[in-house]
Amino acid sequence: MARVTIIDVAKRAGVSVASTSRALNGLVASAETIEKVRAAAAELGYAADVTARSLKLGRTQQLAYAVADIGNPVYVEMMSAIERVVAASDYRLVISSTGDVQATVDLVHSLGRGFVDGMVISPLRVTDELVAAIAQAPVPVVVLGRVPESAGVDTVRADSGRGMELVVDHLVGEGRRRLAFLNGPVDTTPGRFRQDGFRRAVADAAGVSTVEVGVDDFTIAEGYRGALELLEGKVAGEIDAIVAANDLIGIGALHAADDLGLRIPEDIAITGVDDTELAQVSRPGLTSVDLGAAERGRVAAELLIARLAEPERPLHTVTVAPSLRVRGSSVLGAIRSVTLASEREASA
Amino acid sequence: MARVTIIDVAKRAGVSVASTSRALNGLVASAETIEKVRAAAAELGYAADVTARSLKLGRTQQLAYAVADIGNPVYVEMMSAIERVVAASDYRLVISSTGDVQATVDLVHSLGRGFVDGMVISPLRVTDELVAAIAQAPVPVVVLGRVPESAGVDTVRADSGRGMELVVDHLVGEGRRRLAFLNGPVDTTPGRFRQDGFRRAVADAAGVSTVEVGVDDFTIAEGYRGALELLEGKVAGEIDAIVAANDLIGIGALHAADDLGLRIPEDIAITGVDDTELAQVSRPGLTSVDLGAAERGRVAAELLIARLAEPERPLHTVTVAPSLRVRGSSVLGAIRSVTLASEREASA
DNA sequence: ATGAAAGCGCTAACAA
DNA sequence: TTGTTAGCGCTTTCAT
Repeated sequence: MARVTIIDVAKRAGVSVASTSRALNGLVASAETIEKVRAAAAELGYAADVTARSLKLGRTQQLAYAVADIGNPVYVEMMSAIERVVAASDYRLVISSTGDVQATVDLVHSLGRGFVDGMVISPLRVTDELVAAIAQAPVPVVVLGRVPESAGVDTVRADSGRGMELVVDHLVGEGRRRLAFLNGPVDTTPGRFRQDGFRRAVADAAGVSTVEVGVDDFTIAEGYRGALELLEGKVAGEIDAIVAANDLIGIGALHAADDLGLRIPEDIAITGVDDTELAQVSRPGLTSVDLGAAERGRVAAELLIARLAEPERPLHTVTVAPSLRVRGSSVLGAIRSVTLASEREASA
Repeated sequence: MARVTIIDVAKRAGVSVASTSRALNGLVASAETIEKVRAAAAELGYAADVTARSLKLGRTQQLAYAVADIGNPVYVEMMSAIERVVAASDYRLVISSTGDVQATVDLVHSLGRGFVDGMVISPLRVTDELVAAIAQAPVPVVVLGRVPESAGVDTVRADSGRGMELVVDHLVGEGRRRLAFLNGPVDTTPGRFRQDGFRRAVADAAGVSTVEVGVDDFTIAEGYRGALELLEGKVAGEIDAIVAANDLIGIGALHAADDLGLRIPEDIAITGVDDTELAQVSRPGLTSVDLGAAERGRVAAELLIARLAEPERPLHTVTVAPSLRVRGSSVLGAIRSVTLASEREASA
């Protein structure tokens, strides 16, 4: 627990601190010096103080991923993708869980410089304050999601519009005509864009009636509650499909329908968004549109690292294409009893 | 993006850097100085460099939680609990995902000093090297799990023995006599202790025969694979219960059994460990033993903060008691169609 | 190849 | 109340 500094190592090795530093960092030094320093460092259990090193170097070799909702598997998926990219670079990744907007603002603004060399953020809500913080962030920021161009940062986004279109077209193609959109909070980025996408998609479909219900969170519990409201309320029996804004809500809806004795998909079809593992493993499997979370994470990390290498490179905005995974919650008999392994193959 | 230092702020405000620092940190300063400094800092968009601050202070005000397997919801649950405690303190929490043992060793050893003031680690595998690293960690470490006493650190552990006993007793009480234990890798801490627990528990039960199968990971896919092996292999038809080592494996087993046309729980009962949300939302619900993940996380964070406040306090080892949640995967009709909300009430 | 010394940005004595 | 200054541990010129 006692802190041993480079001075201790230098003394022990009988050389100067400069030589010690050089030996430790693989710079010019005689074999003899390197040997002595290595030995001394090992004996003392020396580990360089990353704070001092960062201060001197002006960089931390550390990147952050700020997640708003770590309880949602889709963010874990993104995180893993980011991590793979970062691990292959010379940076380390730290995860910062930022429940509310304020936490994200604080992170971007006050923690930027010195804490990390750059960060990827996937904010749930985008306030003016957040945009301002991003615009004057002391380190490069890559945003996973939508942010005004004035923020002036690299951005990776999903194509929610096309995604919702895929879902709606699929349901309509299966003969569904009365769709309920079960959304999360509409003041969030996903909530807003998925709603817009849904509306545009149904506007293009003839003879389709819709109803919309919003719940307070993108969670299973809220999805359950919202679906119950829908299925027991005045539209009960009048809808033949529930389009959930994400998989968590979709799973909740699945259970609500099941608990009410409705047959899925005969009585009601249910779909989700994100194609998380939850959608794959629910019974019936939840039809879901993959918005390319892993791909988005990967690209975001690459954009960040590229900008760190070349700060003045032009801004990039990458949009990742969605794809639909049809399962038993929307189509009778659809790969209902397929194994995880073969589902994976099928998606390749 | 241009870095503005405290010197810039001092110049702008027309006072010394010392006064600037004091004004910014709420120490003695005249109202007038505070006002000038505030204004200057705001105009320049100044944010203190945490690296320099940490170097000077000798601490980072930052804690780390090192997770081995962030894909497992139980660790997310622990993380949330840790975060709640940390958020209420003056520290910040950073998450570090450490896939393999080496990453954990590196984190504990070389990153300790300067990176964070202390860390909570939940290693999946405990090697001699890790124990050595923990023992000479430059900052306080709290281990979630089992570690030799020689590591000399505060520890929070689950009572796997009692947990497995609860599961086995329940199954035997329901008339099950031929139990299969579907374990994860036995070279991991959970793998080993849950196996030990299972063996001790069945040793106490009369007339019970057992079989054990180990899979390569604590994942749904591996659980599915292992269960298939079990249910299609030579013990097929000879077992009436699968005791999975965690919920992920249990969910995989649930689906494997379902895909083979077995009725759950009539033909086969299935149980998990950890009582994650997955167990609550699967159909049928997965009977699972809650090893107190949230509680363990909470206690670990509190132990760490307490040690930071009082470095010489005696070592603590806290064991959290398990409890069983019975669901439809092991008992016919058990709260099968209960809602999430009422399940929560029931667990209170 | 090596050592002396400057200095990264900040805070805390210490003096005034 | 304020300013001057030392110094946290490290890396990196600049001499030698």
